[in-house]
Amino acid sequence: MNIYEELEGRGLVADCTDAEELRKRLSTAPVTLYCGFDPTADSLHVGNLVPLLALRRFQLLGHHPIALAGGATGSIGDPSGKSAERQLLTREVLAANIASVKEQLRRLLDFDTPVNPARLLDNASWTAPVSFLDFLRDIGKHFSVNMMVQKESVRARMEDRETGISYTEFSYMLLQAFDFYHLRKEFHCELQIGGSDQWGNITAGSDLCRKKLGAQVFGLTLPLITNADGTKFGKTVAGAVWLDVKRTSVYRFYQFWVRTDDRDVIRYLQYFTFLPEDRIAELAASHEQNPGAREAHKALAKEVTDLIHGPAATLEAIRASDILFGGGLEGVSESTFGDLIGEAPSKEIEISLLADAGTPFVELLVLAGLCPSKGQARKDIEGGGAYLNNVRETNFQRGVTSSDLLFGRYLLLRKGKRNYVVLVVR
RNA sequence: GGUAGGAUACCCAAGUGGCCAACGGGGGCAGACUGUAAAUCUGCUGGCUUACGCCUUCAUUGGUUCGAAUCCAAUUCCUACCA
Repeated sequence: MNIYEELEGRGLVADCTDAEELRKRLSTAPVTLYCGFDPTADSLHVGNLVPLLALRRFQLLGHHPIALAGGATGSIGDPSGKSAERQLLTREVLAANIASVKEQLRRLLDFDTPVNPARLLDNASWTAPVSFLDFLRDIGKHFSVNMMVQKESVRARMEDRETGISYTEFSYMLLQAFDFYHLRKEFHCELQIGGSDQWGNITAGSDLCRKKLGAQVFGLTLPLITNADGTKFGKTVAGAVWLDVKRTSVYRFYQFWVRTDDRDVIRYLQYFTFLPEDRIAELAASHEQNPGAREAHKALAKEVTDLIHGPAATLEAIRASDILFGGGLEGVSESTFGDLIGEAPSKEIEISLLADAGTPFVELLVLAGLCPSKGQARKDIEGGGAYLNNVRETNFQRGVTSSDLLFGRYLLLRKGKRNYVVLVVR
């Protein structure tokens, strides 16, 4: 299958500099393409997933992907889609971020296949050596400020007189254009992909390639993922959903996908998984028929978690989810329950807390971090929203003692429908 | 630089001497209904208190007053119009 049709079929084409030509080009021979990721944090998050997976889709169909870690661009700050000037990252932070982001990129692309191995580059390697004067003379000369000012990313900030845009961020576009030019020249890279907010930067690059090299290159943008309820994709109250387990545990990651809005789930299967079209159609049908079973959600969660964290970790997350959401705790063996530890949120407590009259239930909820304050915990309990070992407990003074322990070691606290914490006695 | 107006809880926003921990909306949390979804309805949404209350809070600092988010002064920041 042609990669373009593949992307289009999944609804992954937002815009293209020349769809007809690109389609033709892609069907003749493999191309080299790139996508940049700026190391603004020490981990990528689910919002980066669409372009990242797109690179992989290209690779699977025989093309040559380049993942670009933006050591140079990341040090400047992309104004696209940002309503305010951003704090510059220090060199140390940036270096650390690049190192860990590289690791994450490495896991999703195949760098070892002999035919079309992926490459990982850092644009600092070719940007840093260029002097400011040379850059202005060689690159800057090809850009008209008049044009730059009209790009959406810049214009939005110029119109907002309060925040404005610094010269630094204004120049971002040139750096990214320089990347494309460099990659075309050195690696014969003919295509840049990116989120739809990258459109301006991408076209700046393709223009530069044409002007300086007389080369035709392509730009392709992927859609901005939107939630059906109008909220931002990939954000929870707790913040972004990260690919790094240290920031978002596998369990939470898995849960994030399981809780996808029904209206979004089929689209997300197309966006975020490699499941073939007919399999997705199957899932759509079964979802239609019996949405309560949430087959599509589970498939989505499993696929994406597999991809990011590997099958072993995924299985554990699924097992933990099954224990917590599968019905009562009856019949759950000690070893099965023990699987929850470290998977579902858990916390150690001192056994002395449970001696004698024990510790009031309210305090345990606060201790576990399920409630922000005792007052709130009390309201939650009185409102019937708190559970001890999956049994609703409405007496907030209720002392929790060692006789409540499951298997002599655990307490399962729950607030609401889906917030669990396992307490483990030391 | 001049003039006018503004700063209230997570966000928006009412309140212009006591009835204000502060209307309303959004968001969030919880409950009912369900399916770990959506929609709808209900409750909660500063902290402490086994609820009688107590403490902290309306940009900052001082003042007037029995009593201030509300009045006065200074300060900081913002907005609009004029230069």
